[in-house]
Amino acid sequence: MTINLKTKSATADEIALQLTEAIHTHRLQPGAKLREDEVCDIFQVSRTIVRQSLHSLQHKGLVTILRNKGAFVAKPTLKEAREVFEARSLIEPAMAHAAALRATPKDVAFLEDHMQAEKDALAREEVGEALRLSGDFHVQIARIADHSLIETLLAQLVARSALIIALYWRRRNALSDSSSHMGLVNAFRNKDADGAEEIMKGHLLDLLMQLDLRDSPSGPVSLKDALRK
Amino acid sequence: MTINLKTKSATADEIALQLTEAIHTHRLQPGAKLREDEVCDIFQVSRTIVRQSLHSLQHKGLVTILRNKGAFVAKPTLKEAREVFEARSLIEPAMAHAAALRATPKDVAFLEDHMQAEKDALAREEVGEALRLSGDFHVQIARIADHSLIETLLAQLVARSALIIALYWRRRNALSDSSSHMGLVNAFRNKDADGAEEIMKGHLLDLLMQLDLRDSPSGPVSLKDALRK
DNA sequence: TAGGCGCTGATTGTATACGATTTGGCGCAC
DNA sequence: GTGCGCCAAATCGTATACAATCAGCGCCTA
Repeated sequence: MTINLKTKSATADEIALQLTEAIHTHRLQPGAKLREDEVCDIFQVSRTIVRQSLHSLQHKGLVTILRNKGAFVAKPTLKEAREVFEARSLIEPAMAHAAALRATPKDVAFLEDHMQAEKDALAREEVGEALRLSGDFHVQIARIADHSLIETLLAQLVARSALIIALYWRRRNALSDSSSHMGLVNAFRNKDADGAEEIMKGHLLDLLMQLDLRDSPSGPVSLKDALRK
Repeated sequence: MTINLKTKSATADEIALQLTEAIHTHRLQPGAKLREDEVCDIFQVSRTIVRQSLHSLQHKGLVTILRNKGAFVAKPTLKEAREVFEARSLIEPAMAHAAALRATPKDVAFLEDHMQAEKDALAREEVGEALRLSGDFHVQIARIADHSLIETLLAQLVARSALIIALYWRRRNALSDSSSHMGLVNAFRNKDADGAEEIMKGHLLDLLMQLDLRDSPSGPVSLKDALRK
């Protein structure tokens, strides 16, 4: 009599999510190859499912699929990188404005917890996880603004931003400057919509400023290792 | 000796494009079911390819796939509809600004031809085609602004706007008011970036204003007919 | 007759087999 | 020794077979 240990095989969405997290935390670097069979082995599913995941990630701009060549973690060009941050600069200040008007005390508390979690991750030297949380902070603002479409869109842009940071940022520790996020939370608490909008505008400008040519010496990373959290 | 008439079977992208056009021109109405086998028959490809197309359209927000139920042309809620136009309002004025600064005489001529084509389509009473061209006008502005990311994004939002128009607009003839588009082209010609931005802002506000509750008496349409241009 | 049950055809979901393309290496000629 | 070309292995692309699920309908029962 054996306990049935057969783990429910992962769905395409679950695989895409795990790959996204691995990209977001820099466990998977831009340009890394994603061989279908390898992903199959890791998640114990057929290639059909894996291909669904990879195509899904391609649509989100995180993966580039070259016909008959395979899937690779996307490597945004400098122009694409600028476009991502320009798009965010168009969208996010308005979200900050709307979020400030809608934020409940519960929302403010949630964001404070969120910032604390990021700080904790940094204290544990989990830089990748801190980076992921820092990006998610922006997505949460769109959620508080109650704008699902932009929340989804922003999640994609933020994920791509992680790729860009991996490729083009020199001083990554600048990320640990959490004053902008703190300022946003304060503005939310005071329902200072205009203030929140301005802070967000400046914050994104800061991020854009740090875009910086840098050759990417990213060594190849084992796919299996990258997924092993 | 027979001439090889074997038509190169369509690719997933081609099928997605044709479906998109059918949606854009209202030959396919919101809620219409897209049975896989039926699409297979029409394009003479295997379900593998058709499923790729449908998933691709799902990612673009044009199709909703219900597990074990099938794929349907998306039916945006009123909230989603508002969000689409709100997002466009955040993005497009900036594109108009940038396009005004970059537009060459060739670009201006292109847009004039584009508007003429729309007018011709209306004259031929091809309302759907005129609608598609009218939407594409906005995408072309992003192209002129040389912003690929937003060009892609906008193409999706414009396509979804066609769904919204099919569902929620009362006075569709209001679309034939081409004064805004004309004003934009003039502003481009004069490199009046601020003017272009203002016109675009007002134009999108106009569009948003026409969002209007209306029950959708859309009758079911044969998929094959909808694709027969 | 209304309601529930189960069967059956239709439709979608997944795995797998097979074909096409690429890549890397080996050998041969120069 | 170098370069070219060919072959084999690896990998991806597509079609198809099979499994799971759903919707409609008739039948049975209270």
